[in-house]
Amino acid sequence: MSASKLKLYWRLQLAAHFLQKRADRDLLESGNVTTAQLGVIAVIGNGTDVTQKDVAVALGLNESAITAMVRRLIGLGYVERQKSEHDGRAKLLNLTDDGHAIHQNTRPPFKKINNRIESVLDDTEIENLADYLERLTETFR
Amino acid sequence: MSASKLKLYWRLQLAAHFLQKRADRDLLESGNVTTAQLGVIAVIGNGTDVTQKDVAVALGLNESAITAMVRRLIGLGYVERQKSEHDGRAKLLNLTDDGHAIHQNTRPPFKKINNRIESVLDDTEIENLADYLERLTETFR
DNA sequence: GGAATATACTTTAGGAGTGAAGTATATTCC
DNA sequence: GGAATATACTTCACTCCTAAAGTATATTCC
Repeated sequence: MSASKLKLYWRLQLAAHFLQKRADRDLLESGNVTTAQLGVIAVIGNGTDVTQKDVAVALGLNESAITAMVRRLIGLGYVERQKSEHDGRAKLLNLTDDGHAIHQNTRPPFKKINNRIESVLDDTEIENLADYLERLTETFR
Repeated sequence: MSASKLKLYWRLQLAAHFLQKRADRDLLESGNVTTAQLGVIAVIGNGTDVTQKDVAVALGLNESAITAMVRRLIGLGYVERQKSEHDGRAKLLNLTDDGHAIHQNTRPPFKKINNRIESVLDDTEIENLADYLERLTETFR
């Protein structure tokens, strides 16, 4: 009852959309990268021997989306790809120097976003929200 | 601090993405329509003299997105478009009979989604979540 | 060891969004 | 009333995602 009355699905989509729009604008201003690209860069940068499959699972995306994404990131010069020696099907992903720079350097735009979040939600509320979202993600994963 | 430590931005995007994926699959199974299309249909069906601009504002989208969306909905036979008499620039949108049927009929798939939400969040938590999302949307709109 | 199955990736066709630039109609302001 | 500005929509080039079908390499199971 409650979830439908409050149109929770639509509220979630709307909030996510507005945040993404703002973050993408901020990011494209201060560097040639989008939030989606940054997500992939973070997964590669924070792991070792990361395959495309790994990225797909971490971000909840189709493998075909990663194929296209990696192609763009290679074109931008942020990522390199090489065949795995252990598994002839898999392709290992690594950041280039430029990719590492992006990975380290793109805190400021997100700081703005986070400040804005913290201006409308206090610490407890942020913790609650993170918890709720985590539970939703687990259920629908 | 808190928002960035908890990676709130990414959690929000991930949860929204998984819910959308599930809802789209459910919807396409039980009828030839997507969640995005249903959003537009709802805005048109719940209002009077609705223009494309109205839809764009309601859903937080670019007007160019609505141009393409409406073209698809007309192709599917769910929406009609006519020039406004008061304003030669504007175009008024209306649902066809099929469109109305969709608008009324597509509760069951969403019921499944909502049941699932209610299986991991109790009433108070759902109310809190709706409130948090509302505040985020207001700030980033 | 070889057939059947599973996995990692690619390709294709299409839906859904962005921002920038363009067209046509309204509105505002002397 | 006419020039300047604003608004509603479209077009274009692009990113980003899905699902389905295809290729190539691993793995499993007799």
